[in-house]
Amino acid sequence: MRGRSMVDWYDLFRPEGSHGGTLDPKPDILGAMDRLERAVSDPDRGRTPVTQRATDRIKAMIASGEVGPGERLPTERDLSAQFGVSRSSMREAIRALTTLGVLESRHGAGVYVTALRPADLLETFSVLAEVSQGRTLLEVLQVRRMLEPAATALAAARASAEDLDRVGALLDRIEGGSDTFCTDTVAADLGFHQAIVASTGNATLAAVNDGLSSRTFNARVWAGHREAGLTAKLREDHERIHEALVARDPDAARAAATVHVLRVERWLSADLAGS
Amino acid sequence: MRGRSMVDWYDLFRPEGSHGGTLDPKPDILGAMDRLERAVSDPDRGRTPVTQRATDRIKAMIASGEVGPGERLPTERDLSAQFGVSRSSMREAIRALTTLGVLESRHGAGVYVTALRPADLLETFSVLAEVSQGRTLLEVLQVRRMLEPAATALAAARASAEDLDRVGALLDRIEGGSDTFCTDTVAADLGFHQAIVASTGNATLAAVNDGLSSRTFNARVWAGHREAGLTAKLREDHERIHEALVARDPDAARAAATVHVLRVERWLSADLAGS
DNA sequence: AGCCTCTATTGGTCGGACCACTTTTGCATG
DNA sequence: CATGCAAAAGTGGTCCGACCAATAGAGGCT
Repeated sequence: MRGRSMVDWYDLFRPEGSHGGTLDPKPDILGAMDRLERAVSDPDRGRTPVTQRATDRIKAMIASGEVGPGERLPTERDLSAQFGVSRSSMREAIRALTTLGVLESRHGAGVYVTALRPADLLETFSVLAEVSQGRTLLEVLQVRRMLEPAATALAAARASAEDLDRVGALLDRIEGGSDTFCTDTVAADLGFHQAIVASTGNATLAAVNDGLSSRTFNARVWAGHREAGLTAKLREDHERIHEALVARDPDAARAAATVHVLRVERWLSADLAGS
Repeated sequence: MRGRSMVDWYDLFRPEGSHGGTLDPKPDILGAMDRLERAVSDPDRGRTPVTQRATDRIKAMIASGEVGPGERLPTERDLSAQFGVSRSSMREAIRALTTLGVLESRHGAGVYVTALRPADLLETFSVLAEVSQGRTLLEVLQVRRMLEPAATALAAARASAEDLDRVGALLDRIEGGSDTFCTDTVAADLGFHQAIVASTGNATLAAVNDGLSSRTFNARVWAGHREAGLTAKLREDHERIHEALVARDPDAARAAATVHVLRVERWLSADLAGS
């Protein structure tokens, strides 16, 4: 828990920390005021980087509803003038919020607020699963062992007919016993699990689970099992999960998902120990 | 799943997509080569924004082990020269990676790679819980209902004596039946659950769970229960959880945690329906 | 040796210029 | 009048060069 995080949204809901409240005068003179305040000796003001102040201002604009999801922000040039910062700093602020999935800038068109859906905000999440190695990868799998069974059980209860069709179609794309390496299998495998979790109707759950899944890791799993001639086992797992879903049997679904994640976890454990 | 995400770490492990592989010649002439390539008509090259190319280069440096966790990168000026981009673009690239928790720049000292621990990478995660409202907040709680019971059960089995002491100390700081509003209670409540999850020894789990918790939301929960005179119920929940932990009883811990999360979830449901 | 100042290094900010893409305008055409 | 295309205005993307501010290290002082 480092201090002063870039994502300190708490501030949005607190009444302007320390320095006397400049409660939104006319937008026109905001820039001038900021410049003025910078001129006079204000140690507290100069403390926080200009760029961060800019991000905070934008976040405040969103939190206050001044700009809603999907709406367009003022021009970079306008914003920088309004906030009394240079366009470079303004751009860095926008870049930060873009990276967080809060903003989205379209070349020549303008800067827009995203839909602010869980999937938007959690896109950065996937970094973890991607860079993780060894021990951390095991930890990630352990978290998935907690989530996937519960999610699969929920899906068994909630999935619509179309959801099940989609899952079934992806299951067919996952190879059975063939020994030719196929990128499509990895994608289908990933899509299979994502489709299941998505059919719970909980977008947040889906986004979190997606973040914990990684293409490269899945590829490793398939490669490892292929080498050991165990790809059939993986297919059995998937079929068992699918059957439970079609039967709308939450308990069976939970069990099948647990078995699957555990298999992968055990394999990774052994694989890490071996190398 | 938007195209071309800023966090497309997959590329790190693929053999340089399209344009003929420039497999790391002398670092000295890299900049010159980039400038040259930009000069000639290369439509494919100009497609991807310069800034993104810069972030990719840095990520590649980390993935290849050229710079490890905690180590210092070359100066912004050196990097920009080396990559053949302006310092402004270089700074935006660094800003993006800083936001993701991959880099950390210290004024006057240099830019460093973080420890790349789960907590570093998931700091951005908290945005979700903070901006979420209504339906999404319920979804977040639903995910916590899957994680916390499992985590608490795991903690009952794994927590060290020091862990339990810490949890107990935080429990004492959570108020009982007093009706005076106390910020400390919210902080202690948050810390209580975080300490439990942390004592599972799974840093990834802890980081994910932390990301799903929000100070402002917890404050709302306490305020709501105080209004209804139900703060004693919350305290009972916490005591029950603590007892299960000291008794090292995973099943009891799981049940107690489930009861607690469910209580909060039901309250939120009612609260949302009322407003 | 220990402390302090002073300086070189390095990130932070600024302003302005130009390029690339998008949208809108408005004219010419059918 | 409707349509289509070309010019122009608007906007993000990139670059440059300068200066400010914080840090770290060199060197001198006590």
